[in-house]
Amino acid sequence: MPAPRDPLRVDILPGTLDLLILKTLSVQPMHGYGIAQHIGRLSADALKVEEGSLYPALQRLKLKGWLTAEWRITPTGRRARYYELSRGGRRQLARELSAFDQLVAAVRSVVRPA
Amino acid sequence: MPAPRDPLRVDILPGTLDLLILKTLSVQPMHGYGIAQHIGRLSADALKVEEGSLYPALQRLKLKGWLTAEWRITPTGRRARYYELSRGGRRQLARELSAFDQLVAAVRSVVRPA
DNA sequence: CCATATCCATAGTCAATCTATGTATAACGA
DNA sequence: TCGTTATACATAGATTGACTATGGATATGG
Repeated sequence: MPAPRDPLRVDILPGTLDLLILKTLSVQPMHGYGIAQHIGRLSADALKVEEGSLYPALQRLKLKGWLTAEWRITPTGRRARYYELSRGGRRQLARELSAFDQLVAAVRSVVRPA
Repeated sequence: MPAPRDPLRVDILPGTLDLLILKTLSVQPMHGYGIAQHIGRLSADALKVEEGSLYPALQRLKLKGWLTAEWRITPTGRRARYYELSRGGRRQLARELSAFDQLVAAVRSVVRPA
């Protein structure tokens, strides 16, 4: 049987995946695999984006009009789906970033009161 | 029909409810309603703990052995269920607090890179 | 007497994330 | 040449967490 899962061992902070993706794409258009790599690298592997979370999230964001997608060829000659932040996506990124900061500040005010 | 829910308008940062409860009970034993008030007050009403989230969470935490419960009478003469942090709950609080800080730092390293 | 605040709790729903699985190709080492 | 690893996309299914909605009960203040 599989070992029981440590309830603390989460891959990402729930509710922040969209923010992480939008921010990553604000650097430059990227394909899914590259987005996951970028997030892992910048966070020193503290954050691991699972494929089963990533691709559905990309669909969601695309449906909301926050990013566009097109098939391209990578520098290494592979076919990959490149995602690009839309104008609305940029606004959404700003909103989510600000909301995240406020929520973190709120949690801190409870768990680390002055 | 009900207005569509703004995806940003969350009541709490998902995944932090247990932490908020454990921290609140580390101050002193408290009943459910008091816990919700405490979290709301300390966060200047930025965090709102819904009853439908709170009471199931208290059951969960009790099941894990992180807190104990007993019926008592409040100072105003009401009957209420008081929750008290156990020794294991105190350890769990420390773990969750540290995990939360690490996750927030990781997210920040992506969304606000140096 | 009626509204509001205090208190508990559950049922049902929804959304987000995870696990597991499938496909396919390229590169590399044994 | 063959197996493994890395690159790349995607979905199905399960699980979990948090929400809405609802129910009850008692106290207080207008």
